[in-house]
Amino acid sequence: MQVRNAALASRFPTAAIAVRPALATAPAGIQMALRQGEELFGEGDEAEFFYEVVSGAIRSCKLLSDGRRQIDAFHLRGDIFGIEAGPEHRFSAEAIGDVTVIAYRRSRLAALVQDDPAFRDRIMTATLRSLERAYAHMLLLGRKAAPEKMATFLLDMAQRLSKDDENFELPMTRSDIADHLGLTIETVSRTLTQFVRSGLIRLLPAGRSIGLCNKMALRKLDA
Amino acid sequence: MQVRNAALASRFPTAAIAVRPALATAPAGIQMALRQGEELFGEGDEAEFFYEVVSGAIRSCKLLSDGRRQIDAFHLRGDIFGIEAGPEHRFSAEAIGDVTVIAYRRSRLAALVQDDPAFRDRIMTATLRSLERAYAHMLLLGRKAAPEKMATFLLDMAQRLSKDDENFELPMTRSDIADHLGLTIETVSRTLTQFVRSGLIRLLPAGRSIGLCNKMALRKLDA
DNA sequence: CGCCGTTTTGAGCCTAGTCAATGTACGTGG
DNA sequence: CCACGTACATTGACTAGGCTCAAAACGGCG
Repeated sequence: MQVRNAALASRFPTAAIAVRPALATAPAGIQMALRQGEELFGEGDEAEFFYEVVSGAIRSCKLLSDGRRQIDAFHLRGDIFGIEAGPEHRFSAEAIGDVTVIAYRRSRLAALVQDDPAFRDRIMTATLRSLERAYAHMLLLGRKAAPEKMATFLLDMAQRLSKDDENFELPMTRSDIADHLGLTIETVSRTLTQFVRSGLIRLLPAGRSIGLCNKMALRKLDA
Repeated sequence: MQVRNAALASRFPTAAIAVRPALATAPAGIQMALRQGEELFGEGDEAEFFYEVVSGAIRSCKLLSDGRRQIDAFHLRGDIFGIEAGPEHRFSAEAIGDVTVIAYRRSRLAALVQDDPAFRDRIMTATLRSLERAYAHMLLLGRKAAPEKMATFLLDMAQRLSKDDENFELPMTRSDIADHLGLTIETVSRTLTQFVRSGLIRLLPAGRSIGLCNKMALRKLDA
């Protein structure tokens, strides 16, 4: 933890640029660039900052003692994450590919929320949306079969990271997808292959670029 | 939905009592009594109120089109639930056994949050705790095996509804537990029987009254 | 060109689900 | 008071979806 915080601290002087964030009314934060796989914070770290994604994707995850991993959420452009009720982060956050985020000091949260109604609204809405997403994802994890999980995931990703709602480039590996959906990479791969064979999706060689051919059928699977 | 809201509306004149809630600083809400199984609101209903549990237990759940159910959370005394970012409730809430709740008008939320810092804190903390709980539960749903799920559940329940952290009375049925843990009632029952045989728990006839005999072993299972 | 990480595919197994029957507690009414 | 019905819980036998282990194929990059 010390090592990680030291790394974080040392990154600030060099990479830090005070910025106006996307939302004009929100207060200034510090923009930072992260490389592929870099850890923003770990489970148990002091929750000194919370973050907004500017570009790229962040995964927030939890681990069991034997290494099993659950990715609770993927955070994309505009998403806010890392706000905590207690003093510590309760999950870790890592960059998927290269990422830019804005870091806000947690110590300023209370004051900001007090003084800036627009910022307060944004924080509150972001938190409630996260909870909404979490509840929907619990339904997926607890009650959906593998093909249903994949269909839900693909439709969600299409909506979140595609312009036309049909063609997009996944930022994450099969392993990330598996740990998000409560499956193994083999099942993820097999299910995608099935979808291609049934004409539901196209899969460009490389495996990351996906096109939805039959959204109706995917929605039906989604249940 | 109309029927439900009508029932709600008609309940108010008779059962409504303006109250000071548990937390002195929070503004008054309307106390209501619910019977076993009664629905407080359904998925898609207008989010006119949010709630605080005074006594008893509430389950919040989501359904798939074919009836599969996921119980996202059990809300116990002191818990706040039903706040939404959008105009509609995104899950339904039902009474487990007889329940008393306080209903707060959603339309007053913004003003309350604006004017009452203590109330704002309470709402924010409650929401963040729900999110924390949700993330922990996703790890359970996505990555834990049946005995691990049961162990986690029992330890959590002991902490939340027992005085001595060891003996407690479950308010919910096996079916509720199964739909919360992503299992079937048969697996829940079998796992509990296994725990009894291994001396981890005691199970009073009736099946609802549980005593933890070996919390160490349960924690180890919890992973 | 050859290495490495990622993805795909295959074969066999195991955990939890399904289907079915029995057991138990409780409330109602004869 | 007991017979009955209902809802909930337990137990058993069998099945299947997804996991494990293993190997091959692919793509990007030095």
